[in-house]
Amino acid sequence: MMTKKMMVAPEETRKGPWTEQEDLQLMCFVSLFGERRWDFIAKFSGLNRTGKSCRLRWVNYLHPGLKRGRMTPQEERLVLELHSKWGNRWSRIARRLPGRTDNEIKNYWRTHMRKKAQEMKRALSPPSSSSSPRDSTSRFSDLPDDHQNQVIEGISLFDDKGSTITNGDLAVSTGDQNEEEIAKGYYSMDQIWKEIAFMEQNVISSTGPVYVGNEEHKEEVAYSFFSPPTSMAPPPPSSSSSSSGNYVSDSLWRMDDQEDIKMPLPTMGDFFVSDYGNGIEY
DNA sequence: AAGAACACCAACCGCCGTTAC
DNA sequence: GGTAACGGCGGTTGGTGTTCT
Repeated sequence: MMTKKMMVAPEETRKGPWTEQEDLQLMCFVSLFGERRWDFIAKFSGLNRTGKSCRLRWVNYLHPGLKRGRMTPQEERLVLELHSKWGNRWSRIARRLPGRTDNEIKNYWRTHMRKKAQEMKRALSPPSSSSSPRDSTSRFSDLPDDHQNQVIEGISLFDDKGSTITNGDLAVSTGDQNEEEIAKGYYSMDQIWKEIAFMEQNVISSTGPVYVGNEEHKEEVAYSFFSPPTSMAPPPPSSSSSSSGNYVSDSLWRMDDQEDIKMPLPTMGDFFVSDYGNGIEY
């Protein structure tokens, strides 16, 4: 039997970068038919693209509500907070950052956490060791990617596969394997967290508390990356896009579940004042 | 000036959940 | 209830621009 997973796209289906013409065509058809029925749009528009490809292009690039440019410090902080809470639930995190896509946040996370991990490696690595022919940097970079994710990017309290380290099992997550790593000279996540907390406390004049090794520390440590949140009040009741000319689709940044609603977070009004100011929907 | 390394980001892939039939 | 189609999500890759050596 032919299952959907065995099915392949027709050979003539276009791949790769989108042309301006294709963008225009897609925008036109989305405006006509809405952000649904992507397969239909793909076929009907004459674009030799899959529905998935069309959707992705729209969501990640063409959507009028998208923000461009670097993440603001507030956004960075929010990403950090939310990632510490939800792990690699990028789309969910993205809903908390109007104008940002899951792809963008994912990319940001990978890039910046890697950078952070590298900075940390440098900070943590002893000046030089005569006992070892290689420095700590090469130790890390010699690890396979997956392994690096666990050892380095685990600073998020999640491995890069998205496994959440839940209540009290930080030590379990770092587990046997990490003991082995430590024995080999790798750093445990616990150590990494301690070092990050220490560095952040020294480098950034943070007043946030830093705890390591229990459930509380997940968020507390997250705050310690940057200055602590100044406001944890619920969003202002009037933060609506209705008065704005900006078009922000409900489907992209709506709240998706009760947990979202319950979660206390800094007001988004704090974040998007200038370039996205009025286009916020909750 | 040239090559290497790094950073960024768009796009694809595979899996999974939901929906329609 | 079973199956196929579709849409969404997270992981990964590859191209390109920028910075470093």
